Amino acid sequence: MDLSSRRQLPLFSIGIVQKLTGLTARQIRYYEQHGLIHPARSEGKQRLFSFADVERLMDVRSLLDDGYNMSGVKAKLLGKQPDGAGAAKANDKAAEPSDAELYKWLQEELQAGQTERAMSLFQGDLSRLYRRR
DNA sequence: ATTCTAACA
DNA sequence: TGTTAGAA
Repeated sequence: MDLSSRRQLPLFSIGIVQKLTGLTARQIRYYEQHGLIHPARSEGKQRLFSFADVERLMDVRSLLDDGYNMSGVKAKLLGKQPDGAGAAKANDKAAEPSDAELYKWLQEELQAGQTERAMSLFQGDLSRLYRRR
Protein backbone atom coordinates (compact mmCIF):
# COMPACT_ATOMS: atom_id res chain seq x y z
CA MET A 1 0.00 0.00 0.00
CA ASP A 2 1.94 3.00 -1.31
CA LEU A 3 1.40 6.68 -0.75
CA SER A 4 -0.43 7.13 -4.03
CA SER A 5 -2.95 4.47 -3.04
CA ARG A 6 -3.60 5.85 0.41
CA ARG A 7 -4.18 9.27 -1.10
CA GLN A 8 -7.08 7.76 -3.03
CA LEU A 9 -8.72 5.86 -0.18
CA PRO A 10 -12.40 6.78 0.32
CA LEU A 11 -12.37 7.90 3.95
CA PHE A 12 -14.29 11.05 4.79
CA SER A 13 -17.98 11.92 4.95
CA ILE A 14 -19.14 15.20 3.50
CA GLY A 15 -19.50 16.54 7.03
CA ILE A 16 -15.80 16.06 7.72
CA VAL A 17 -14.85 17.58 4.38
CA GLN A 18 -16.95 20.64 5.13
CA LYS A 19 -14.85 21.29 8.22
CA LEU A 20 -11.61 20.43 6.46
CA THR A 21 -12.18 22.74 3.51
CA GLY A 22 -14.46 25.42 4.87
CA LEU A 23 -16.83 24.81 1.95
CA THR A 24 -20.56 24.16 2.41
CA ALA A 25 -22.09 20.79 1.49
CA ARG A 26 -23.95 22.60 -1.28
CA GLN A 27 -20.71 23.88 -2.78
CA ILE A 28 -18.97 20.52 -2.50
CA ARG A 29 -21.82 18.78 -4.32
CA TYR A 30 -21.96 21.55 -6.88
CA TYR A 31 -18.26 21.26 -7.68
CA GLU A 32 -18.68 17.53 -8.04
CA GLN A 33 -21.38 18.14 -10.65
CA HIS A 34 -18.90 20.28 -12.52
CA GLY A 35 -16.32 17.50 -12.60
CA LEU A 36 -13.85 19.08 -10.21
CA ILE A 37 -13.89 16.00 -7.95
CA HIS A 38 -15.11 12.40 -8.15
CA PRO A 39 -15.69 11.15 -4.61
CA ALA A 40 -16.50 7.44 -4.16
CA ARG A 41 -19.88 6.32 -2.85
CA SER A 42 -20.84 4.05 0.01
CA GLU A 43 -23.48 1.36 -0.44
CA GLY A 44 -26.00 3.82 0.86
CA LYS A 45 -24.99 6.27 -1.87
CA GLN A 46 -23.25 8.58 0.55
CA ARG A 47 -20.11 10.32 -0.71
CA LEU A 48 -16.74 9.15 0.59
CA PHE A 49 -13.87 11.57 -0.02
CA SER A 50 -10.17 10.74 -0.22
CA PHE A 51 -7.21 12.90 0.72
CA ALA A 52 -6.83 13.64 -2.96
CA ASP A 53 -10.43 14.87 -3.12
CA VAL A 54 -9.91 17.08 -0.07
CA GLU A 55 -6.73 18.57 -1.51
CA ARG A 56 -8.55 19.24 -4.74
CA LEU A 57 -11.35 20.98 -2.88
CA MET A 58 -8.84 23.09 -1.01
CA ASP A 59 -7.34 24.15 -4.34
CA VAL A 60 -10.81 25.14 -5.50
CA ARG A 61 -11.35 27.12 -2.30
CA SER A 62 -8.04 28.87 -2.87
CA LEU A 63 -8.86 29.85 -6.45
CA LEU A 64 -12.32 31.06 -5.50
CA ASP A 65 -10.81 33.15 -2.72
CA ASP A 66 -8.46 34.64 -5.31
CA GLY A 67 -11.48 35.78 -7.27
CA TYR A 68 -11.86 33.09 -9.92
CA ASN A 69 -15.36 32.09 -10.98
CA MET A 70 -16.49 28.54 -11.79
CA SER A 71 -15.27 28.59 -15.39
CA GLY A 72 -12.00 30.09 -14.28
CA VAL A 73 -11.48 27.38 -11.68
CA LYS A 74 -12.38 24.64 -14.14
CA ALA A 75 -9.97 26.01 -16.71
CA LYS A 76 -7.22 26.28 -14.12
CA LEU A 77 -7.73 22.84 -12.58
CA LEU A 78 -8.83 20.75 -15.54
CA GLY A 79 -5.74 21.11 -17.73
CA LYS A 80 -6.78 23.76 -20.19
CA GLN A 81 -3.53 25.01 -21.69
CA PRO A 82 -2.28 28.60 -21.58
CA ASP A 83 -3.57 30.22 -24.76
CA GLY A 84 -1.49 33.35 -25.05
CA ALA A 85 -4.40 35.77 -24.66
CA GLY A 86 -7.11 34.83 -22.17
CA ALA A 87 -4.42 33.71 -19.72
CA ALA A 88 -5.45 33.70 -16.08
CA LYS A 89 -5.63 36.27 -13.30
CA ALA A 90 -8.61 37.09 -11.18
CA ASN A 91 -10.37 40.12 -9.69
CA ASP A 92 -13.40 41.69 -11.42
CA LYS A 93 -14.80 40.16 -14.61
CA ALA A 94 -11.49 39.24 -16.23
CA ALA A 95 -12.00 35.55 -15.43
CA GLU A 96 -14.89 34.97 -17.85
CA PRO A 97 -13.70 33.27 -21.03
CA SER A 98 -14.52 35.12 -24.22
CA ASP A 99 -16.79 33.45 -26.77
CA ALA A 100 -13.71 32.97 -28.96
CA GLU A 101 -11.85 31.19 -26.17
CA LEU A 102 -14.90 29.08 -25.46
CA TYR A 103 -15.21 28.01 -29.11
CA LYS A 104 -11.50 27.25 -29.32
CA TRP A 105 -11.48 25.15 -26.14
CA LEU A 106 -14.69 23.34 -27.06
CA GLN A 107 -13.29 22.51 -30.47
CA GLU A 108 -10.14 21.03 -28.92
CA GLU A 109 -12.14 18.92 -26.47
CA LEU A 110 -14.39 17.58 -29.21
CA GLN A 111 -11.45 16.66 -31.43
CA ALA A 112 -9.87 14.86 -28.48
CA GLY A 113 -13.03 12.79 -28.06
CA GLN A 114 -13.92 14.53 -24.82
CA THR A 115 -17.34 15.68 -25.90
CA GLU A 116 -19.12 14.31 -22.84
CA ARG A 117 -16.69 16.07 -20.53
CA ALA A 118 -16.97 19.27 -22.52
CA MET A 119 -20.76 19.16 -22.28
CA SER A 120 -20.90 18.60 -18.54
CA LEU A 121 -18.20 21.11 -17.77
CA PHE A 122 -19.49 24.02 -19.73
CA GLN A 123 -23.25 23.73 -19.66
CA GLY A 124 -23.39 27.20 -18.22
CA ASP A 125 -20.94 28.89 -20.55
CA LEU A 126 -22.10 27.01 -23.62
CA SER A 127 -25.69 28.06 -23.08
CA ARG A 128 -24.35 31.52 -23.82
CA LEU A 129 -23.59 30.35 -27.34
CA TYR A 130 -27.00 28.87 -28.03
CA ARG A 131 -29.25 30.59 -30.53
CA ARG A 132 -32.00 32.61 -28.92
CA ARG A 133 -35.46 31.54 -30.02
C1' DA B 1 -27.93 12.50 13.85
C1' DT B 2 -26.28 12.72 8.80
C1' DT B 3 -26.50 12.82 4.04
C1' DC B 4 -29.00 12.54 -0.50
C1' DT B 5 -31.63 14.58 -4.44
C1' DA B 6 -34.42 17.98 -6.34
C1' DA B 7 -36.38 22.28 -6.36
C1' DC B 8 -37.42 27.38 -5.26
C1' DA B 9 -42.50 32.15 -0.79
C1' DT C 1 -25.35 29.79 -3.14
C1' DG C 2 -28.73 29.26 0.54
C1' DT C 3 -32.44 26.50 2.03
C1' DT C 4 -35.77 23.19 2.57
C1' DA C 5 -38.80 19.00 1.98
C1' DG C 6 -38.96 14.10 2.09
C1' DA C 7 -36.54 9.81 1.85
C1' DA C 8 -32.65 6.82 3.07
